[in-house]
Amino acid sequence: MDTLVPMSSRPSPPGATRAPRRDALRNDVIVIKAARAVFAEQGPQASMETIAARAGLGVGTIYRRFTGKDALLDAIARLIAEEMDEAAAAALADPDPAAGLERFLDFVGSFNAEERRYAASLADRVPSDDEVSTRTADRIRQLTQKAVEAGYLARDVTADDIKALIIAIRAVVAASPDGDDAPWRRFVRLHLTGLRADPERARRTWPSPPGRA
Amino acid sequence: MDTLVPMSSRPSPPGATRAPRRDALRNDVIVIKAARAVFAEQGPQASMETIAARAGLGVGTIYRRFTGKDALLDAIARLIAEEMDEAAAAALADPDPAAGLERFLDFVGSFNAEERRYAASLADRVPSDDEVSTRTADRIRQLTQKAVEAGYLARDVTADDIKALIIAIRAVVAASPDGDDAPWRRFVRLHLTGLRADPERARRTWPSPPGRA
DNA sequence: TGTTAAGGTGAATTTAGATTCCGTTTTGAT
DNA sequence: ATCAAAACGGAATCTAAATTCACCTTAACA
Repeated sequence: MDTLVPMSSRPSPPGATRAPRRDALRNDVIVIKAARAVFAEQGPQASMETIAARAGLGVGTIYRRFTGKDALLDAIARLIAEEMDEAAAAALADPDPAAGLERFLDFVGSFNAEERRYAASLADRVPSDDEVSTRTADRIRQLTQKAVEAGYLARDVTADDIKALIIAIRAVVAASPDGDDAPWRRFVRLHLTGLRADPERARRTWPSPPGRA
Repeated sequence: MDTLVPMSSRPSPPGATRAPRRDALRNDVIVIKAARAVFAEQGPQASMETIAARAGLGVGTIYRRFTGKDALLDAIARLIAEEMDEAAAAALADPDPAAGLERFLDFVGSFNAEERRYAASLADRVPSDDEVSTRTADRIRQLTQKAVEAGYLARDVTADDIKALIIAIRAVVAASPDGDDAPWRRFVRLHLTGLRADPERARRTWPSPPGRA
């Protein structure tokens, strides 16, 4: 039997490995992008069908790549954690600790503005003892420390205070009307005043705008 | 025909109205209490079966009284809005605006500690133009104004700032480990420092505790 | 260009819950 | 004590999504 099989149809050798298909790789990204978009506008309860439709793919395709909806959310959470970490790194690289910290908090606000509808459902998806989480936590710690040493933040302010602020920003963003960033910006400014080593000066340096909703 | 029917079985008169059954009234309360307890420990996705079991009733009973799960959540939301309003009223009654405000924020924190698992899902269930909402909003406005006039809060602080703080407290509470109130208390203290008319004094008056997680 | 397996599809199947429904139990009133 | 209305109970039903899978396409490789 074997000898009759033409050369060209000979099965590939046992350990042979074929390069992953171009489209498969592409879809990996397409799915996540579509999922983020859909979750952003419908919240985490958006259906897989909807996501598939948005991606221009069949539901089955999503399931080939991700165990299920849960895994999909996990993947997005990790991606976001990564972006967050990069922002922290960038902030840390700023020679001026005060500017770095402010820049970072600014990122947190703008960033969450996009994911506001489902940001909450992403919490806890990346375990706090995960590599990225640890890394980011450490960056925040350094960022805080530098800001304290530079005399920008009060002596007793710790990384936990900044973490709490990040959580708070997220909530304030989520509660504000869609494109309006004034509320959370003011919130950050006021809170930061409370964290400053020289709150009085903070108030003078950064007077509040008059009219707000 | 009619004359043969015994006196005792004569149907009650047309417009007759019977006193509502004792148990029905009682269950009304039992259901909500059970629902709050279950939602508190499992979050808003807890099943109706679970709630019914906790209440010691059949699911059908819940449906007799509430249109559905949604209506149940709405009822709880309204109840909570009411409690919140009472707290605001009490705070407003305090002769010392500063103490009143602090007392109110304290209530917000402690209160949300219980509902932390599903507090988020309650948002928007009571429309902001609803009677209670309006009333509470007005109380917060007065509370803020008094605190400003008393020289406790900075001139430009408005009711919106306090509302944002309330939202933030909710989030910080939700993110903290279960029975630990230190994180949100410190958060409130720090934010309040930023809102104070005399932040420097706030810092001196209210020194931060050393060791925290 | 042919062969093959990776990858894609989406209808069909499961599943978890919400909601309904009707026989049974209580309660208020005579 | 008796009756009918009002409530209850909880199995049966419905529903919306998630997930699977048998079959079809397409890209990689010779």
